[in-house]
Amino acid sequence: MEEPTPRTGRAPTSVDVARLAGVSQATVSYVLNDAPGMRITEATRAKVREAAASLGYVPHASARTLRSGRSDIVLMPLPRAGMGALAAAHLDALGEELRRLGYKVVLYGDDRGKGIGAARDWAQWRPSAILVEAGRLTRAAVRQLHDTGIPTVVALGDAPSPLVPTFVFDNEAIGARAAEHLAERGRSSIAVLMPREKGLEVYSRPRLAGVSRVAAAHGIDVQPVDLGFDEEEAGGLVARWAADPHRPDAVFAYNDDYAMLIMRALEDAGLRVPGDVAVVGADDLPLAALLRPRLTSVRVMAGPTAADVAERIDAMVRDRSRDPSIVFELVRAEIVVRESS
Amino acid sequence: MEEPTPRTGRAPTSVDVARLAGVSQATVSYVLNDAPGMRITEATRAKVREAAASLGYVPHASARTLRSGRSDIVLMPLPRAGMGALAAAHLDALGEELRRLGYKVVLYGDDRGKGIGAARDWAQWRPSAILVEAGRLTRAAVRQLHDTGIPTVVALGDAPSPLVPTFVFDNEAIGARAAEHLAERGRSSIAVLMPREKGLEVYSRPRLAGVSRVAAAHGIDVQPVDLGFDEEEAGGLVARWAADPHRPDAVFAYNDDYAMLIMRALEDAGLRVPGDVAVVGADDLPLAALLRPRLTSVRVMAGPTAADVAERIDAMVRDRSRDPSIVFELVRAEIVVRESS
DNA sequence: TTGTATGCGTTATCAA
DNA sequence: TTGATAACGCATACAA
Repeated sequence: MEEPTPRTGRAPTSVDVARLAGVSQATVSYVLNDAPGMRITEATRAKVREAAASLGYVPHASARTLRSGRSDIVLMPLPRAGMGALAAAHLDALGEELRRLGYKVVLYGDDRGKGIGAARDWAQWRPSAILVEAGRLTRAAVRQLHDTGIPTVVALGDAPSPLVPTFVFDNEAIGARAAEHLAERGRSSIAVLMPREKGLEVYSRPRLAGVSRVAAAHGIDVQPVDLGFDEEEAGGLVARWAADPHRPDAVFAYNDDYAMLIMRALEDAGLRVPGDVAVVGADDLPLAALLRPRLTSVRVMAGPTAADVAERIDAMVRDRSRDPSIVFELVRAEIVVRESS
Repeated sequence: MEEPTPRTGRAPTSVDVARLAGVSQATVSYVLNDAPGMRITEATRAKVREAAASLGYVPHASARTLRSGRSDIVLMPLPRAGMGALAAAHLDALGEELRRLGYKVVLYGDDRGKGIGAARDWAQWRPSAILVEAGRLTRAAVRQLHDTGIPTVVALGDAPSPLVPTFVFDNEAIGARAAEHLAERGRSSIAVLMPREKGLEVYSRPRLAGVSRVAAAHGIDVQPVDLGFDEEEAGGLVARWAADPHRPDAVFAYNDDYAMLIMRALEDAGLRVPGDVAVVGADDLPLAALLRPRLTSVRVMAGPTAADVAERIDAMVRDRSRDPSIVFELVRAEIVVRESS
């Protein structure tokens, strides 16, 4: 089979298509974009489409953006790691919906910097919207983005941002649910595991805050404990507890992985779960039910559907609303009680 | 504090900067890009920089791309989910290195389609390079990309692609290592768990192939077993095994999560691990060592560093080499023996 | 040492 | 119903 058209070495443009189809370049643009209000014969349309296909013509996104003034990009400069499986699935679904609405979803791999430097980096794309962790947005960064004509900036965070509309992913509530549960069970001293892996503070700090808030209301003692994901270290920690008459009688383990680590250590040290120490995890991973005793966990449920969120973003882009008082709860946390607490 | 400059409502351009600095637009470009061979006084440079800063000027990436003919984008249309934690960390590191070399890393969220449709979708960005799963590249897709002037297309896959240079992530070897180990231990019948979650076949099929290849050489029986991540279902499977005199005496569990699932089921059914049934996982997750008995797992080690890989990509972009015979081993698999086999 | 002028590929306005 | 033509914002060869 012959190649339908010669390979030029450079990407074909709409001018090439026009030449091949025997029409003007403008006509090509009309046809391929289904420009409304244009009366173009079906014969011409067919010629153009055929020419485009045979040349393998693909419009140049940069040229289109430059001319039209809109990129239709939704930029999500989010780290790939560290966010739970559930959140990742959420974002995948959200991307799917945004695509359906005609946006181009770009998960921008950046240096995880914050403030004005990061903002400049993002602004060069002239995206229609940016979704970013609240912590990376400073006042100057937001100003930069708005001044660069980016209509919509949305923060993802634990609490409403004073700067821009926020989608709240309530980590504080996760800790709070755990503490409420432990308070109900009459526990009086909660150890809160704080993973040492970098990048997780964004999640662990608000979870701790949630525990502390609820515990304070119940007169319960709270002690944060730094911990790496390491069997030795967990063993050391638990050994100290075993020898300590004032040891905590409950652990909120940040997530289910750390819960597994600490439960194993407790077991090895001869401490009973939940008899001596109750354990609560978070994320309700499949493995939670596989542990023995089965792990009590704080499950994070999707609130609005991805389609709802996408629609919301679309609306904000359309009317360029940047009202910081707009807040959207993304999830709700609820406790799944099993045998470990 | 006053705003240093009025907000125009539209993004400032290099012309705006030039006007404010009292120089020509070209000079702005020279200064901000440190154009070589230009002799511009330090005073002028300072004026330009100051004007740019006060306006919050950010170059328009699309305009720059259009004019210069190069986007410096490395497009990675990779799914966020499904790839092990290790692979994700690898890719993060690779992105970091590419950024250091001046590329803009775009993790493009697409519809996970393949072939010519996906290729057109990617080509609109005119990236300098594309990294994509081998399975998504058809001959037509590669032709489309090359014809659109995209110099470098690299496949990620289990085996070298006949179409483009390939970075090999050897899942086949993972299965092979597991089977070799089980053969050495004298096992005669291996069940291979095949997760039913969609998107994982890309990894599970080559792993099965690796097991099969090695097993065949040793006269060992292999039976693939479809399994969802579900305690009930695993229980049913194991119950059948318990009643079956010809049950497998070994399981390769796809990964450590499934290994945990099956180990729990085996234990509940009164089958001994590894006495009755040996279990081998993969990925060597931290939890592998936390299980009892401790889980034997196939660990995937980084071969070349991220910097090596990035440099390799950079070189390919520079000399526009598209030789499919270029193959780069990304990882090597090795077995970590513990008590479960 | 700096400014002028041109064109990248596209969309969109206006004539024809 | 279609075709010239003018921007969009920037980089760069060339002129001054």
